[in-house]
Amino acid sequence: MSSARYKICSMVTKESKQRGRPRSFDRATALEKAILAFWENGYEATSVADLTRVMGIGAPSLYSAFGDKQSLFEEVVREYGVRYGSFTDRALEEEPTARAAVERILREAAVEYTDPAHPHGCLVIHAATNCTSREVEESLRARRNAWITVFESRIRTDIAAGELPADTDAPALARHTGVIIQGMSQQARDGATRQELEAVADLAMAIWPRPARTDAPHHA
Amino acid sequence: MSSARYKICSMVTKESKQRGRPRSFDRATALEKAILAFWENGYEATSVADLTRVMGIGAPSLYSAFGDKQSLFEEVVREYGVRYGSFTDRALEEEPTARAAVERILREAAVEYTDPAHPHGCLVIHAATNCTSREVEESLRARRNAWITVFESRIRTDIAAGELPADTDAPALARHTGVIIQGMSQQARDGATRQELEAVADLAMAIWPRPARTDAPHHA
DNA sequence: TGATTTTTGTATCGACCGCTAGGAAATGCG
DNA sequence: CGCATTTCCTAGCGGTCGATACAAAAATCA
Repeated sequence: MSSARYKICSMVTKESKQRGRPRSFDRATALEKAILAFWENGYEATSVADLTRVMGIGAPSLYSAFGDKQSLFEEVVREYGVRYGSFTDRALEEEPTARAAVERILREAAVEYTDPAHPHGCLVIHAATNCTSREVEESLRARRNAWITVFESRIRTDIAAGELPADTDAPALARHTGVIIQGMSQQARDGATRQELEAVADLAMAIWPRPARTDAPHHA
Repeated sequence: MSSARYKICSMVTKESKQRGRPRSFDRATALEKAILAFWENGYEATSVADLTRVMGIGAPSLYSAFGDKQSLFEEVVREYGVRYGSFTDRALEEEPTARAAVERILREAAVEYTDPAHPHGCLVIHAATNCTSREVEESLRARRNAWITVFESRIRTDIAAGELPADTDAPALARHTGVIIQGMSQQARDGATRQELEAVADLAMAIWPRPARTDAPHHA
């Protein structure tokens, strides 16, 4: 409690000199190790003993620096989103149409979810299924459902702009996108290769309707 | 050990009269309760104490009748396949084409996965993710991957019969089907309704190629 | 240097995990 | 009725879970 308050204070005021014994480990590095552990094995199957081992610190150091296991996991999820899950946000921001954004998301997911440099699949999709802690399970569920909502609103924008036919079923198309992403993630965990998932992504994009108007600026 | 051997003997020889104290619970009913518990919470998150509570029996009775937790789970998975997962096999047997079979599977999955009479989603897909026991995790993974193989061979059969174009990408189409099923299952767990999943199923079927020949008997 | 502050390692804590020993209870057999 | 057999209930096993008390260690401040 008090240590956390001090930490926030030091972060805000940017004191370069602390009073007591300096920390013997790099917090960001330890957090990254925790990300990989939770990503690989999920929230419950990763014990505090597992965490202290892979993070290279003792249990008291872990609790002092990150709070309890659940708050560490919450920070892991946030940092995972920044380091590994931001490709969806980037695609939605940078691509001109919902279709182009989803196509890019699916193709990048095929690469990300099978990257040998880290555990396969998506942490948000898999790390808190079958969880004794309903709170943790629900927090990731909320993130997944938020995806669907974002997809749907992006599709609606394109419908309004004439980029998609007026009779496009936005909720169904958005949910279909979520289904593909989550299914691809599990397939990646089950051993599917990048090429296999890319083929699925290509197939899945075939359901997207053609643009309603031919003068759309991005389809010259 | 010895009790298990006796049990097999009695099952084989169909002795109607046992020597000792009769069992005070119905084994099939207790197994059904275990199915629901594992289905709802997964393998690891369902403790033996949870099982004894919902099955209404003591721990020694559980171990005597079903062996240890893992062997109970294996029996649960088998029985689940018979009672709740056989709609895929039926569709593959009864429908004349791969396309018709998959369409039926997806539509029935939308109903099954959201049935309020039991936990949502598919036990095989969710009950052993993030599992400390690699053996249990791997056994369900093998079942999931077996689906893909079955789909692929069924699609190849249709290609050979001219029911699907010769250039149909059977592996991709099979994997896409698996992705849809597994994604639908997670969406069901995340709260998607039957109607929403049916809309996704309809959308997903749009990628299937038209038959290569027009004299196919089932497309009159 | 001595006082203060923070982190560190050790050594646990109570709770729960899967699992089982041991004896009482309930049946068929003689 | 004994007697053998099987199941049931109580209690508890060793182990691991998440989390912490405590004091030595390592830094700054006066």
